[in-house]
Amino acid sequence: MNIGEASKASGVSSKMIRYYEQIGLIHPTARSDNNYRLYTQDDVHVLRFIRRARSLGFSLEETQKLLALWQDKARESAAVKEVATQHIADLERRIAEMQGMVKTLKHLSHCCSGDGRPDCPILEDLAASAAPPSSATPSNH
Amino acid sequence: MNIGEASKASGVSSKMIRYYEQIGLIHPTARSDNNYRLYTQDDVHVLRFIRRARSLGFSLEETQKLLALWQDKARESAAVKEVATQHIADLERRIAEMQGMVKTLKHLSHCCSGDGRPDCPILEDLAASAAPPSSATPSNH
DNA sequence: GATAGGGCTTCCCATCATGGGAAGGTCAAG
DNA sequence: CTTGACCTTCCCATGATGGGAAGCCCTATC
Repeated sequence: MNIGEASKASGVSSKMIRYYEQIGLIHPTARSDNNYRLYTQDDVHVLRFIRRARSLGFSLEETQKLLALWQDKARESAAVKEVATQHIADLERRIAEMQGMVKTLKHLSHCCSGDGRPDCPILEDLAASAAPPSSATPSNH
Repeated sequence: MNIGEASKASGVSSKMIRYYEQIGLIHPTARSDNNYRLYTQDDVHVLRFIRRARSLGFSLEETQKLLALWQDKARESAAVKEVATQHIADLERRIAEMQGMVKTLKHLSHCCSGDGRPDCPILEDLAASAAPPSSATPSNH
């Protein structure tokens, strides 16, 4: 089948399929006489695998590892679990970071009247930001 | 003060300060005879404001709005709250998305023995991915 | 006065994953 | 034979940031 069909069958856009080939995530496929890429059902399975991995937030690099493990019949499941575990930790770190933002923002937002007056604790917080990262010494006059 | 000093005082890298100027987030500053950018304490305050907004996850575009509101003494706090509220919603959406990933991954990971055997429910899940986005009809045998 | 080092300038490139679009070849249906 | 839907490659854009080169400027040291 051609790339468009493979795209529909896998849920991966044609653009991305070509890109994945370019960066070596998938192998270059055979080409027809007119230079069209040709895909098999197996190729579609690989593309679906990639799509599912992406939907779980794995990077293309991680996806490549998982793909290699999937195709290695002698893999140790520990290796897969390791990739997953690290990804979970990464997600949880990012979630915590964003939750911290939400907490602060909700507090500030709660304190903001949100009416026609200009006074706004949100802006006050942004404007405050007393010290840069971690260097005190407010020196100038 | 020169850009390096402003960078230290604000916690924003020199690279970023120049970039913010380039995209119009901050106004071009005066230059010294030798063409060095010159910053005042007010400029540093603006940079800190930006840094704080960024640390709360606001995009540069949102930051620009907030900056404009901050500098508009006749602003209505409702406008600020609106920006914040939308950002909170966006963060919560992304958090929920990632939490969904974590939930799935933890389940799969929990079911994976993580030893020397090749059997792995994580890979099985990735390989399954029965249907593309929303088109059924598994036709080819 | 010459030189070394550090700061400044601009300009280009890379990231990560994705989409948009142009220019041109190919094919099937009408 | 034309039309339209494919396909090809190539370039550009996103958002925010960093890296680095080439070259100018200033200061301190020899």
